[in-house]
Amino acid sequence: MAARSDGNQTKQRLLEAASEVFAERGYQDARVSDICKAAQAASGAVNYYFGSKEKLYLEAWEWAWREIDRKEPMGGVDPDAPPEERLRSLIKSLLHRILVHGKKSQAGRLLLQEMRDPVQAVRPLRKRLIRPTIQEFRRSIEEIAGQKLDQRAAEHCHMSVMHQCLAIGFRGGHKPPMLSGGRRFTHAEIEYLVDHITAFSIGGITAIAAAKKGA
Amino acid sequence: MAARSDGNQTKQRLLEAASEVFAERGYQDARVSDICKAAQAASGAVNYYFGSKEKLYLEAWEWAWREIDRKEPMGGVDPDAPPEERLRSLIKSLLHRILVHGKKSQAGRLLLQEMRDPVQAVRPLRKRLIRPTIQEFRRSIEEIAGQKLDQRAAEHCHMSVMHQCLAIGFRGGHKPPMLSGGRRFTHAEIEYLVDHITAFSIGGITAIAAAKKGA
Amino acid sequence: MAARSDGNQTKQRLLEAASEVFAERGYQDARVSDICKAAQAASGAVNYYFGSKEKLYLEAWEWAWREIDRKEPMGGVDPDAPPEERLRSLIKSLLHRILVHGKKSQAGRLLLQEMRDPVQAVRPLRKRLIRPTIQEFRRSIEEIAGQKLDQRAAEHCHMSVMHQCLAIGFRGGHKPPMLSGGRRFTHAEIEYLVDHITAFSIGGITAIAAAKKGA
Amino acid sequence: MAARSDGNQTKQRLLEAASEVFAERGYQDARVSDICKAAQAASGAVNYYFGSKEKLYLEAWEWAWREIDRKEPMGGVDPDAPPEERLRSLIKSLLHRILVHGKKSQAGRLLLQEMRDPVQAVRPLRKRLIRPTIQEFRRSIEEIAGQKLDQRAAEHCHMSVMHQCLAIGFRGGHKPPMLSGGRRFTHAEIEYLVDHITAFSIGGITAIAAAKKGA
DNA sequence: AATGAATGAGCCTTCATTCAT
DNA sequence: GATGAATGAAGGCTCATTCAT
Repeated sequence: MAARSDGNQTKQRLLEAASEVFAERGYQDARVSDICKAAQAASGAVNYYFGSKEKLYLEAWEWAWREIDRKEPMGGVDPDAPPEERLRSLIKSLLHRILVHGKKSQAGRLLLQEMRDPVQAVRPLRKRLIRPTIQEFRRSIEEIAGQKLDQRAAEHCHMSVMHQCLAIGFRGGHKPPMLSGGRRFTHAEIEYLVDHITAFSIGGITAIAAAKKGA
Repeated sequence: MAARSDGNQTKQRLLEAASEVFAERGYQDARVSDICKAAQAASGAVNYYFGSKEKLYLEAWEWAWREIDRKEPMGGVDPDAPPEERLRSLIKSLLHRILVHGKKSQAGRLLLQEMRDPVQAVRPLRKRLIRPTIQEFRRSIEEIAGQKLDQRAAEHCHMSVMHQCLAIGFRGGHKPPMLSGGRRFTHAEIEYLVDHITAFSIGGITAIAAAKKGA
Repeated sequence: MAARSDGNQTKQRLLEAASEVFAERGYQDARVSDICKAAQAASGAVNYYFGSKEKLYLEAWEWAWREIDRKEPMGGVDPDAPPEERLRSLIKSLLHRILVHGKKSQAGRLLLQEMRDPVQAVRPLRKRLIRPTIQEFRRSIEEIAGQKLDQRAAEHCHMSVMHQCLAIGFRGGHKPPMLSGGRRFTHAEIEYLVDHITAFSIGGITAIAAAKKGA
Repeated sequence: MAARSDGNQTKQRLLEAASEVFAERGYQDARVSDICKAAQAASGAVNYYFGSKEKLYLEAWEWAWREIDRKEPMGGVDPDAPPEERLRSLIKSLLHRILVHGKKSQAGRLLLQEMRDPVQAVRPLRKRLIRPTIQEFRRSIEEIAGQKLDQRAAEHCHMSVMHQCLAIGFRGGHKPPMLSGGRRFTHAEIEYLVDHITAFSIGGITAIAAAKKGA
């Protein structure tokens, strides 16, 4: 396996710098010049290697997700574990991807930024990358509900769980924050959030399932 | 119909156009020139009447909330009704403010945009305008839980409820949409969402309360 | 003598306000809106009464000089007094017109502003208004020199005297100042300046005259 | 001759064009677009290279003074020459810097513009650049007076000398001119001015000194 | 192959002037 | 006659993109 050529090294540095800058500031607020500076590359490098800011964004997305999925796959528990435990694990992974700062959270923060400020072109890519995670969530939710949920109800339960996680990101410091002041979360706080959202969601799913049964 | 000099008509048109454009695109992406065009005003009109884009934003915020609070106050149920019913009513109001397109939802959509991309100067105004709503939510949540919740748990339950509502807004078409394709919601769909979030949340709150009791 | 009509009263107030604002800020930096506000007039009043900012400037110039020449004519000493005394008196008048703040110095400050930022259209007017003063200066200078000065030398002596006075205005606070910090001058300081410039100038004139004689 | 990418040629052209335009029109009246046009650069070039109009102004100041001090230092006479001769030399240098048109007078004309319309940010720079010249003037004046002058009198003599020089600049064509029609001065005229101001000033200083002695 | 100097469309803002009333 | 609401040309600044080297 030969070492990458100098050219591709620069391209790689741009990719990493872009992931970080885009994750931190979002697509619009990210400056191409900042990315180049962070990557110690020439100011024309982005266009030379990627064609445009937007195409760089796409590649940064794909790269960041490949990295995180390689290093820290979602969930990571025994597929035979009880669904409540699997759900907790998924929530924990998601919150970590979103709330912890650093390279490990670029993918999650990119996802949040995409909620803030969607770039049309990244949509197909995003859907493809998130689908497995979504399916894991769906499976555990349906098992918790005991199969009693119809398609629509399951979708909405999934939504309720996901949104509890994702919306926290907007309080966590991506851009000047909204309610709680944008502080970054400690691991203890995240742990508490995991417990809370898990318990709340299981309660919610169960209630929905019970109502459907009753209906 | 006079073209000129008939009161501050242009100022009012600017305020309404600004509310809509800011609600639709957010502060950053809103173009002063677009607002002027929508208000059929000259390019310098915003500065002439409001001094700056930011000051216009503040006034648009205040105006939009005054309008909605006048026309469709939040909740609007008997304070002695059971908390579950009051919670449902609050969720319904919030979702309507966020998801229905048109003048009736400018305030809610401005709030969503503020989550996306906060403008520092609007913070005090925003806090003041939302506080009553927040307190209503908290009260109904605590009553549902039966006073068994500590401060922290109550806060997190409140968060879980609010986030289920607010995050939907990001699916609803503010900016090219994220997950469900940015379609606008029908009234029937909103009704379903109200039911779902209410039931899910009551289940969640109850579960959290039960866990606390058991602990 | 009937009281002026309302219209002319407004015109008069505009004239006075314009004199002050132009004297304080100069032509360019003066805002038509500020003048109207100071005169408690409508924003279109300047154009209505005077046609344009520039025409108002011309009328303000003329008015301010008519006022000062009526209230405090230059020099004001016995034409038969010794030329040194007359020169001192002229210098004193000029410095007062330039350095003292208030209505009495609007004409002088307008002159300074005209040095800073000349408006072409005011040139003929300015020349006509200043000519008498210039001639007074010239006469006393030539008498001090004892008629020995040729045309050119007399002109330059006059220039030396005038410039010592006028240039001080630039240190005196019209616009953020240059050297001494733009402080306003006390009467004692002005008195000192009068003495200094008079003595210095008489010395200068005498020296020039002596040189010419020797040549 | 390359059109692009051959060093910071455009930056240098902007600096030179800016020096000339600022010297000719002053800070306020200078248009960034005019500077760019004069430098054959794009409209955004000033911001690209200097960050803002004001920063460009600062750099133009520094550059113009460095240039003139390199090419034609002030005074340039034997420090042991008689003070009258040194004063003459200083006056000559100053007038040349102010009155001669072309690159050699940009620094002096910038100084004049700064008297007309000071830019706060340039003050420290200006003070630093002028101080040596001021001290040279003061030294020769005090020697001519024969040490008999107190601090205050010396200051005022210095002022009288400087103002005779500087105020001429306002007649010399910086902005549509004031008294003498803004004509540009020939070398012969400047020579005459040097002689006149020198003789007049020596006469003035001597007279002041004599008066102090008598007192 | 790679650079970075240079570009220019587009944004917000200012303010003298206009004109319907 | 007089008002003041409304205009619009022009200014400085930002930043993704281009292209000669």
